[in-house]
Amino acid sequence: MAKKPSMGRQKIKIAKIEIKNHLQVTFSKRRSGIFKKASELCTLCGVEIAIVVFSPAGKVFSFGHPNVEPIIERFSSRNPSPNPNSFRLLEAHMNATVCELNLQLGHILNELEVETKRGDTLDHMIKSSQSHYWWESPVSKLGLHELEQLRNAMEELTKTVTTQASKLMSVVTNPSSFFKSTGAGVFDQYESKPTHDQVFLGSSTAPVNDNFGYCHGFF
Amino acid sequence: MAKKPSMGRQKIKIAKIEIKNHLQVTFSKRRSGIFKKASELCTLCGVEIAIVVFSPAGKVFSFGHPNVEPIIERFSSRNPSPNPNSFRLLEAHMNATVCELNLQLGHILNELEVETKRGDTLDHMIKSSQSHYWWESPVSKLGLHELEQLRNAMEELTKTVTTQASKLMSVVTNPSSFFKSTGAGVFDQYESKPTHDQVFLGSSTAPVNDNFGYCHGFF
DNA sequence: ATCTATTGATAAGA
DNA sequence: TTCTTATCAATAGAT
Repeated sequence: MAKKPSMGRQKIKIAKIEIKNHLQVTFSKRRSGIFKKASELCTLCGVEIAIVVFSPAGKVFSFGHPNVEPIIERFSSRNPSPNPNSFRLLEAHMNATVCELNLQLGHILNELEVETKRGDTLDHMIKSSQSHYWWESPVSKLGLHELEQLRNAMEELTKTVTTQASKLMSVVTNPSSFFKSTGAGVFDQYESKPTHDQVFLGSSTAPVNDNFGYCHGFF
Repeated sequence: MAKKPSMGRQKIKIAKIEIKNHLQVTFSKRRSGIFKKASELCTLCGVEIAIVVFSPAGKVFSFGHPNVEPIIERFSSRNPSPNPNSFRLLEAHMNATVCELNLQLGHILNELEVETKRGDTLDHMIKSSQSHYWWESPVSKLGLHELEQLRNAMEELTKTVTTQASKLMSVVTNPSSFFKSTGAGVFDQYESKPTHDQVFLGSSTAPVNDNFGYCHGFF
């Protein structure tokens, strides 16, 4: 039998499809196609993406990796025209604080290490004094000096840790306090990106393409 | 003329691209491709669509017809969320964490107070020993005991502070860690039954790399 | 939903 | 980044 070759794919004009049934089919197919491409983009490039589609019938379809909501929340938070979302700012401030905290933490841990070593010295003193009467132990003036140093170091440590602790407390319990203190908000920096992405848009229809590229403060 | 045949397009595996430069090119191309398809879908089917992409480099790109914001706003309000707002969840986690941190912080401060007192005792010992030869000072067995306690307490303090510090750091640097996802793309479909759209996701694609950057490199 | 002929997208390479 | 080319992948139209 002579097989009837299909017309195969035909070129179509990018214009509103008027035949409802046809439109529905095309919508279905192309929506799937876009979602598939989105998931491939995620896998290939390790990006996060959210897509929301309102069909003419009023249905909503969405795709998101890893999830729609957090992504669009993040997006909205960055473009807080009317109501600035404080959470985003908070995050930025916390991250800025992290740098400082890390430095101070390093200092504390350093001091602790020093103190631990002194503690070991002390330990040796104690051990050796255990095998003799203490007044017979070979503790010299140096021992006294060590003790003084230990005391001073501990006082220093106490002050540092206390200060640090209260700082941490204030960050954790009252984050808004950081909004007043340091006025330097280096995060959430926008970098306008006039892109050529609009090229294909300008051709037939005039959908708006707001394409923002900017520096994410976390990376 | 010997024509130079290019390899042309080659089939690729859908898995994370490791060569950074290559990844960047692919990201650019495919992002454009998706945006183009989205705009075609808009024109062909008269739908509204919003796409938000966070690149691994930390930039954000978006496409929307007619505009991104109204669409995602509509989406958000329409879905008071399957799980009540991610932000509330995050807030809850942070609050829970705050409680714990406060307790532990209190504990640390307590220990510090104890240590400070011990330090004072030590101080007195030293002072009194300064007016005599140390072996004539009224240091008793208790003094030795104090020293041992001091050393032990300090070791304990070191451990506690270190543990506490790393915990705090993980909370501060990566609050989003509360939203660990499965790593697979997710379709959220409302007012519509599940379709085979997910097939390409579940089928054969390589495991998705979930290591999408949050705050790496602070330490 | 499935099937193909075609168009459209894009991986490599320059 | 942009262009070319050879292929691969998406899909229009028909079943």
